[in-house]
Amino acid sequence: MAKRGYHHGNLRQALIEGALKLIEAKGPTGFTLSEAAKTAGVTPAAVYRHFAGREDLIAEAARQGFEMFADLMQYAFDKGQPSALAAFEATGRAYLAFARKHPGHYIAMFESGISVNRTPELAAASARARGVLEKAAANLSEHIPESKRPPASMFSAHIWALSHGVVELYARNAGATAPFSPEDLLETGIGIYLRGLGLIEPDA
Amino acid sequence: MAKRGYHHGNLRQALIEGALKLIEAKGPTGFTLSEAAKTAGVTPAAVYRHFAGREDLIAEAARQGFEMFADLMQYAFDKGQPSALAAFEATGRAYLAFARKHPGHYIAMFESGISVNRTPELAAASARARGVLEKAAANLSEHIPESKRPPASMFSAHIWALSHGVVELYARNAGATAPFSPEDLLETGIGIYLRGLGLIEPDA
DNA sequence: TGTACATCAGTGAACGCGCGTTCACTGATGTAC
DNA sequence: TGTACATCAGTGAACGCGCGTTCACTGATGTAC
Repeated sequence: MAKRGYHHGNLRQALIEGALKLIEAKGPTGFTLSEAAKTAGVTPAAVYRHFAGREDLIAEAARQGFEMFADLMQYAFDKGQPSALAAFEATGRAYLAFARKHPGHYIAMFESGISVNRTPELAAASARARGVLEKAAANLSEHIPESKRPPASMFSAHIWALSHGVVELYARNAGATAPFSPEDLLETGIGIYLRGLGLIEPDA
Repeated sequence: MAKRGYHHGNLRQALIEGALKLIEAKGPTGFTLSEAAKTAGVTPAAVYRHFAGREDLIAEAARQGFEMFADLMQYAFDKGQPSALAAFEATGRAYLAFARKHPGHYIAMFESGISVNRTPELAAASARARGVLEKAAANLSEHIPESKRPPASMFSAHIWALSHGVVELYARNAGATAPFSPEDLLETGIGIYLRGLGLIEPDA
């Protein structure tokens, strides 16, 4: 058993987890503070002992999401070392895996309408995640002749955009109309992109 | 002056346009039927003369969005002919232009949580848009040796995902943290991708 | 160990609000003669 | 052209609902002596 606080014990985290479940189940709109409180077996008013209000609760859920996200991608990146290419591809796969495994966090982070600058903590977590991706891109781009090397931040923005687009269009509402799995789509897309940068053999 | 109906005249369309403005201004969550009615200078109850309810109003806005979207992309595609490459690139640019020019429609189409299968009309409009993109991809892929040619639907899914990702991450909240314009980001991304397919000279 | 006290997490009732939706109605518009 | 009638788009009042938030409180937990 985890350590308990005075009464409920870890109500703060229980509220966040309840909120995540609700967001996951009903979308960013479906989340209400009252229902999250109910999920945690507590009166709506109790929420105000731990959060300034509804938005703050979502912001904290998003922050935790960004922390996990950055950790996961950092880990994937490290694991792919010393090959810059392998490290980069692993990071891309980690992206999709995260969106699949933690849909509530993903929605809170990217679809809830929360500004990343709402709190300093959220901004920092988001910046860290961005940093990991950019570092992976910067590493990889050293293999490209300097004259035709795109800026690492552009490079990572391309991959981030492609990944996010695949998640939003093809990984929601399982298998709506796509004949390919999101994983295949992302992997082939990244492969073609990297080939375009001359990082993979043209006829590999 | 446009033709007027009995009382208000074109209340139906006025409601849709009011809804679009609200969605544009306050996000998909910020839209309420009552406020849309107010915008059109009408009682909330009047809405029910024209729509089954709130969701139906959004669905119709999304449908009109898909129609415009498909038209625009079809037009861009035709204009780029007979060069398959030019046609394809124009279609990509049209995507971003649409998202920029009609944010309300874009949000209703992709971010409102409305299922594309909510009404047959909406599903048809969405399918038509998808068809235009796939046709462009199919045309272009004839220039790739058959053995290494990816399926056209995968091809167009990559480009759609990249475009959507750029819109969602970098074209909202004008210039949050990106050092590049969404247009540049999308254009360079598509360029690198097409190079990866061997459709552009490696050192062009 | 036992008692008195302080802390503070969670309660429960209440609030004002705007929502989506319903209903019987009204009165401007269009039509038949 | 003028009158009587039918249509039906929009009204206005009402509804039940769940929301986020506030407040004085209570009572379990932890602490000092």
